[in-house]
Amino acid sequence: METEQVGRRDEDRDVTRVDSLAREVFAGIANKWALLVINILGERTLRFTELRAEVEGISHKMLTQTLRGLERDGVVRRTVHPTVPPRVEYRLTEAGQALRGTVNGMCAWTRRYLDEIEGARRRFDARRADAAR
Amino acid sequence: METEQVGRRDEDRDVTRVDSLAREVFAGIANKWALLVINILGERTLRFTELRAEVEGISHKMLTQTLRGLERDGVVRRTVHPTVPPRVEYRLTEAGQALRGTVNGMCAWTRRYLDEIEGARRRFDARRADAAR
DNA sequence: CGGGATCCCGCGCGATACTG
DNA sequence: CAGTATCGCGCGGGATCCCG
Repeated sequence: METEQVGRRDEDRDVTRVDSLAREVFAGIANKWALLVINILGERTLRFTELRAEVEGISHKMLTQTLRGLERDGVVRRTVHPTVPPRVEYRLTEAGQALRGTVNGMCAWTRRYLDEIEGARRRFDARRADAAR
Repeated sequence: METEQVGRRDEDRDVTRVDSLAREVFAGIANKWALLVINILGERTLRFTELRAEVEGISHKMLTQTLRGLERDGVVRRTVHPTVPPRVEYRLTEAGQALRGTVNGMCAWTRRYLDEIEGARRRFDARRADAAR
């Protein structure tokens, strides 16, 4: 899992290039809130408020917004139980599940390199600090 | 590669939770410009201007900013050739290489589900449109 | 409880100009 | 060519209020 060799294929470029829909979709998930939400919903189905508690620091508005986006793209399924008070549950769709690996990869990477990164930052900041002297 | 089963481990939560450094780092790469740049530099080493041409739509300022961030976190290595005019090359570090798999995963996912997503969007928008009636 | 709508502030980001 | 700095505006996003 560590250093998997990846053969780039030409079509990979489509995402980064002209295809505007692909770019839009990519941008929609390549954002921290979306990824964090996917990461959490990967574990289990959650209600809005529960989810909000899990994703530390997200505002009410950003969560709804993120969820709408993911729902619209068919990554998340929203289920409303018509009770009172209402009970709304969010879970990953099939497509959403397919993203778990990727998202987990990013989390794993962060953990794996955290110390190195901390060091890299210190060195970088130090260099700049005395360059600014 | 498609639907890799991933066992969640408890530590995965660290990234999404209290550890502020991890969160910061995660947020740094979980953004579309950073991921696009990593994706492109995964292919080959590039100069600033070349890179700018590859990442369609990125502004001069955003590119520098993104590159500084990645350099600071030790994801990208910046090499200055003291010629005139200056030649500056960017390439992935070891840590950066380790991200390629993940980033490619996101690209692959986008391609793989693009049609489904397009359909999901149409249905979603249609539902809202007549709900708004 | 879930989530729309509105208001408004702050800063993200683009444009432009200047240095080495 | 690569990069920093400055300015200015536009909109992202938080706070708040209301509704089913």
